[in-house]
Amino acid sequence: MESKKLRIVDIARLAGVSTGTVDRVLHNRGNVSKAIEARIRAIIEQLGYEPNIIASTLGSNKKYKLAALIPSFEKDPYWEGPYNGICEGEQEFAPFELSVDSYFFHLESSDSFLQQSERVLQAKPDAILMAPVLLRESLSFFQKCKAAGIPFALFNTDVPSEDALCYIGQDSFQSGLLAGRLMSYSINQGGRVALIHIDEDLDNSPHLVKKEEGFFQFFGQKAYQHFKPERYIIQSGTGSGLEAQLTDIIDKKEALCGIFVTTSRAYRIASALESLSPKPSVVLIGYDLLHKNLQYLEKGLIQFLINQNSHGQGYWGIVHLAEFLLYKRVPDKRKYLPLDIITLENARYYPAL
Amino acid sequence: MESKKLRIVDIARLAGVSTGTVDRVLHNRGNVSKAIEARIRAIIEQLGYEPNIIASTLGSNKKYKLAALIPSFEKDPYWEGPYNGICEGEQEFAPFELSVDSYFFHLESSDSFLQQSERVLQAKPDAILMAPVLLRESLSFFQKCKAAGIPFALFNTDVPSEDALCYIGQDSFQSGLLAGRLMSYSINQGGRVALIHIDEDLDNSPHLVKKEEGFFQFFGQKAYQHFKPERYIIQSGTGSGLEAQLTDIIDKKEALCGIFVTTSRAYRIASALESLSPKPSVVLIGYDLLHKNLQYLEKGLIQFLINQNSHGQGYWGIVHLAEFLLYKRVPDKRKYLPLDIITLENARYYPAL
DNA sequence: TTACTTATCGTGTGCGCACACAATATGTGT
DNA sequence: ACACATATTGTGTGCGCACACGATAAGTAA
Repeated sequence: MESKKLRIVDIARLAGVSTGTVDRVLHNRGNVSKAIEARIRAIIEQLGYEPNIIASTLGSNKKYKLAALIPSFEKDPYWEGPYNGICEGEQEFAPFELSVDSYFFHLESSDSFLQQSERVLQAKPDAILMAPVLLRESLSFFQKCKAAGIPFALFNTDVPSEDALCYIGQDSFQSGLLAGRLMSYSINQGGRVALIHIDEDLDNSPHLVKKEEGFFQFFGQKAYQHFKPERYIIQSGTGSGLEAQLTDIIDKKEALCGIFVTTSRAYRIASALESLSPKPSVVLIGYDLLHKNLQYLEKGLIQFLINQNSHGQGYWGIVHLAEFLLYKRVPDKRKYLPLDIITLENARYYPAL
Repeated sequence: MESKKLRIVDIARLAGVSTGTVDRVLHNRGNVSKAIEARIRAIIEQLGYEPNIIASTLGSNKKYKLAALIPSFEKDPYWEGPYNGICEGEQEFAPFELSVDSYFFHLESSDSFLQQSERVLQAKPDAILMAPVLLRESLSFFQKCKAAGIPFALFNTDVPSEDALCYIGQDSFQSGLLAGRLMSYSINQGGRVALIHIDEDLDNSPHLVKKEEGFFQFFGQKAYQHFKPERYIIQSGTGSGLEAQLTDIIDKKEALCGIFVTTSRAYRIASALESLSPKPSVVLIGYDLLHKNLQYLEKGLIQFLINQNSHGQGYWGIVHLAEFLLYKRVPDKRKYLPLDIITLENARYYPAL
């Protein structure tokens, strides 16, 4: 027979004190003599008491309020993923009187970030989940959080910080390696391969650089010397259009046979490729299940997408913060989410954007 | 300002009755006049009352007991996945006074299944999660569950049944299609490709047949006519050894360039390939992250593994049953889990076996 | 009418915990 | 001895719900 779960009253009885005293010990509220505290702690330790979280949330009328500081997805549908994940996490913990308020800032606007981060602090949440895509601004925000004693978790961009509770996201280097592998399988005779950044602020985007390093490292292996990886940066706003710049890349002495786009914007390359004639035969690998990407996956213009699991990043961010608050469970510093490989055949099983 | 969550007392007050009456309506306990019941239901409907699950589990002292009827993983490590997932699900719902007992049967033993299924019924669980790998025996067990009024969910093998609450697992046909796709990418010049069943009872394994259909359908597309898929069944116990049978398959007029193994036993083919000399250059695609498979993935003898997400099957099975019991949430009849594509670069992010 | 069922409804207690507050013990100074 | 401050401990109430049980109303037979 299994012994009944022990309760605070059981411990109190065993220690020869009242439940109030045990409660004070459990919550480090002080006002307990050292002798009795030690006795109670010993019993808790030995019998392995674990509080009943259900009764606890019911008994304390505490409501937990989380804040999510994330990019708006008006311009870039990628960011709808984390938001959906955050909502899912919120739902899961709603019975525990936990709610999440989302604050959206514009990706390219430092002002917008500052403004929203200020609103977050004013709301005095119990914890914060944020995407530190703006490096400098985020670092100073970290300080404010620390000063205010508010724990915070990061996702999407791994900004090393002692103060952050944890980071949730992909391992960007490994992600680049994987892209290399997929490229090598799809073009097994070798040839010219291009890595393309589109409209990115590389100085402020360490994760993109990591992807790049992984990609080139893969083709640095001696088994893959017959591949010739090249690196391009395209600014769609400047000079000639995207098609023209792409044509320049493709039409060299040796034909290009593979393109790796480091962000979710592969659809723009696919679109450009589609409009060229004759349509070049190029393997295209990109990121994330944006509807536009999926369209080109169906058309056969994109061969592989690597899913950065943006949904999961939001979801796990909330889960880790919630468990930290509710169960005092300290998460691992880094939670790496899977790098899902997507083709036409399995795309339907992953959340699209 | 957001209105307070409404409680049973609120409804009672609005309806001009006591909480006891509202409670009777909520739980269909009868003994309520039709007029008042209608009034209460109208209020519940309009105001969108939702019971506080926390207070509910605390108030009712009900303990839920689930049973998992699953293959033992002594012989086949694949089955450790569902078990681990079941344990994870159990942990998640432990605060809600829900526990899971696992009953293991031997894959090849009908007797063992009958015996364990009998134990399950005697334990009178509130719901059952099972892997109906033994078709006939499972069907008769379904009847017993139905007679006993115990809801049951299925995973791994999709045995259509009106009585089952739901099925959790992969879409086997789609899985075969995916294998075809991966094969086509890895060998883009085409050639002889073999689908191999190893030691399987195909008559009793409809999901393997589905995979086969998907695989052949993929190569039936006119874009892939340069592939010549062939079908083989290997019985390692009979006649010549596995190596010999494999050699027969490989050494025909035209060389074999791809092998698709329909189960988690690709490592056996890899092992055989390794021992042949000269080592043939063959693309090998299999299933699941068994440690043995991962070893050959590292050695480069296996190119792709498709993860059947056995862990997730157990986990979601428990989650669906728990939510059904706790929240009366009726799950979708079919929950298809992702077909994860695994290479050396992303294997570490998925649970191994 | 009374006595007695039966249908319907209200009340009280407990689940395990958190927390405010009351109660007691201990110590100090006069 | 006293009053009083401080340290320590105990008690009571409520969180929202489930459920047993008691209470009341309505109906029936005598």
